[in-house]
Amino acid sequence: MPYPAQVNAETILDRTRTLIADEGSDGLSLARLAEALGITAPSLYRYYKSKTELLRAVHLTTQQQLTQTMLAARQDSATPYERMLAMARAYRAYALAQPVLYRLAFADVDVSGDAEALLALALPLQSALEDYAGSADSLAHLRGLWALVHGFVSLEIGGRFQRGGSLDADFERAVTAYLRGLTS
Amino acid sequence: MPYPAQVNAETILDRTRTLIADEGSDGLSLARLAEALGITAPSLYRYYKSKTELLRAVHLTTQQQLTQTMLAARQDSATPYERMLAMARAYRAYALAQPVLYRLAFADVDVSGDAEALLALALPLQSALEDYAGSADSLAHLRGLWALVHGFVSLEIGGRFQRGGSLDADFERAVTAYLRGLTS
DNA sequence: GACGAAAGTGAATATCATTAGTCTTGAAAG
DNA sequence: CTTTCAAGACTAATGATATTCACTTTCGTC
Repeated sequence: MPYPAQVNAETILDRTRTLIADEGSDGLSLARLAEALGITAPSLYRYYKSKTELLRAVHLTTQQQLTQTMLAARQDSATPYERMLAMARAYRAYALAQPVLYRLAFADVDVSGDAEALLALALPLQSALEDYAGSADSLAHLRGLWALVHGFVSLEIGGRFQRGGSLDADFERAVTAYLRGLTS
Repeated sequence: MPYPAQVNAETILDRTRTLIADEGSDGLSLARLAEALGITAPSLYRYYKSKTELLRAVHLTTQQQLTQTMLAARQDSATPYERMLAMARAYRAYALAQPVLYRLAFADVDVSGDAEALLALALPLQSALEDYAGSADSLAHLRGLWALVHGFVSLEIGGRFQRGGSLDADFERAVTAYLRGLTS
């Protein structure tokens, strides 16, 4: 059956993502991934030169989807403030919808972030921040907001907020408090 | 030589921590850990019933050290504001001093946070926040501050702040902005 | 001086990522 | 219609891994 390829880099990537999302990050073995694709493990190396490189592609896709989600969310926002809030909410919503993939994309050690994808993720937020609080120090403002949002969903996903209450409300409060603090 | 134990739970834990801190999180294999201790891998199972449980102990120790560092830092602070700032700085300083251990303690999937240790970590911060911004909503305030600090060091350690500038200054700015926002 | 439990070992298993070599397919060339 | 050939896949093997099991060694206690 070989010559008409049974598989390609994209189908492998997709299957990897669903496997990781479903069975957790450790659940991914090349043997099981290959089996799910109807091939054997060594065949994967024709498309990705190592498991690390495959995971790199997975994380890159996660970052891109996250960016797209944020961009889509800011469309129908009038003020810069509303735009930032909408993007922050979308960021969190995506992370909560894909907790394993999000966590891995930002926690994996051997895969440092792709510079270009990080920029694409950051620039929309930074732009809205400039409209809101001026362009001076906008990189610092961005880092603070990003840290707040990432930290919140990261702790939330990791089960570190164990004392009840509405995390939705607390997230809202934290983001608005930070934004308020930028202009006072 | 056996009967006078060559090793105990604590020495294993210590060696594990230094090995992880030195050689990275993936570098830890039970065989190499055992070799560093002068024993063989199966012997480790007399003290920890699995690698996961050993790592759990490692992460617990990390959280406790982090807590101690914060507690020590708040001593010589006059105002609640200064106390919070001192603790936030100490938190970041510890995380930057032990990046691998910190990252693992909060990123590891199979080990959700120990409830008691998390409380011990959070309560000092929450207490200072109550003195600063009132006891109403202090849990929400705490979550925001913790998210901001954890998110910042997490992104910083992960190499996600790639665009230069002073991260020290940006951290300071972010924390103070958030604290300002809580009271306005 | 024998006993027994604690501490450690060696050998074995199953799983994993990865490599090397080999077979199979089917499109293109003659 | 046959030959060629390279892409795509497979089998087999390697070394590392966590973990289990049965065995041996040690030394305090009766």
